[in-house]
Amino acid sequence: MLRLSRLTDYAVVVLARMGEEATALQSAPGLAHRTGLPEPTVAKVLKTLAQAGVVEGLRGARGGYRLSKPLPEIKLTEVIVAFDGPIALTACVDGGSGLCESEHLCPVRGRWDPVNTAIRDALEKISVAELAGHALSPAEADFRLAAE
Amino acid sequence: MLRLSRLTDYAVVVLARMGEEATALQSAPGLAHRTGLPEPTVAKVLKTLAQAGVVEGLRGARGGYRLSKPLPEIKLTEVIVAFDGPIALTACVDGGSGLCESEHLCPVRGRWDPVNTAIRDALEKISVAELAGHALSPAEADFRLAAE
DNA sequence: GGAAATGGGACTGGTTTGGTCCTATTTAAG
DNA sequence: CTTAAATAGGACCAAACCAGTCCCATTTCC
Repeated sequence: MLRLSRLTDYAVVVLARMGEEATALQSAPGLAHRTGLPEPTVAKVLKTLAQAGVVEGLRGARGGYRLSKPLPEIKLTEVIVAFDGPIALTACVDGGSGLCESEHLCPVRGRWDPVNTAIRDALEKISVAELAGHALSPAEADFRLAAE
Repeated sequence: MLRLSRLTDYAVVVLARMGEEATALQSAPGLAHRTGLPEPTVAKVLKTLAQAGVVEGLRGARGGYRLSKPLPEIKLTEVIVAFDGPIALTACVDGGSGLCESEHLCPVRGRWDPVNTAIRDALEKISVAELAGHALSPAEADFRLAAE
């Protein structure tokens, strides 16, 4: 279905929430509570985002996570790549050869590259802030907390 | 990995091969042999393509398939949609509501739409012919047959 | 030293997908 | 009129993939 992993979706939610107070240090449990997402999942998401350098993790008691750059500067591709791997339609990844067993049989080898770059370009222009949009309004936040 | 189904890949291969003789009626077994792909798989691919209206299937002995329009006019999106379903990143499909259990909890609901349209636009501009490219050259065809 | 947090994996249940096969239906040829 | 060859449409099963959970090591503040 050309779908990206659900974790990517969660990541955007979490990042949007972090963007409300970009400078503050926020803990995984805290973010879990405020987003309404299960705590272990949020923890996993943040760990991955930290590895990707999208957020910065500080250890120890009173530790937490912080955006490593403002929300509008975080490109959607960064998040997608972190969870779904390199953006490449089809199993034969990019120029990597040797993996495909029937390499010499495959007449379209490498031909997907223009498609991939087209998609990459399209996603490159979108920032996480654009996906967050009005979802950050306090009104919705209250609504969501009340629903618990 | 943001990958599309392998059948989509096969479909492009088969279509490229059909494009060589766009007017001729070609049988599934014949195409299987000429592409080097397993026959049942090719059959399945062609059935799906026929349902999508990309190819036209004629029944009976001496039946077969034929492109319903020239290769350059077949948009890549048509093929992708046929196998992978509507192009929509994320599980929450488009505007369809009611499916997501925590709908009222999800702060990014619907916000993926701009992303989806961006991708759709990018793919809309690419035809199957562009993916086929030079793969149709007789030289490669011979090479492939020789490898069997 | 203890509590609270991140960091990094390991493991597992459920879902999805590929690939195969079987059975109807259609149509040309003998 | 019978037979063969092809499409049409599903059913089915094994394998791969993913999400979600949990566990343990490490770090840091009180």
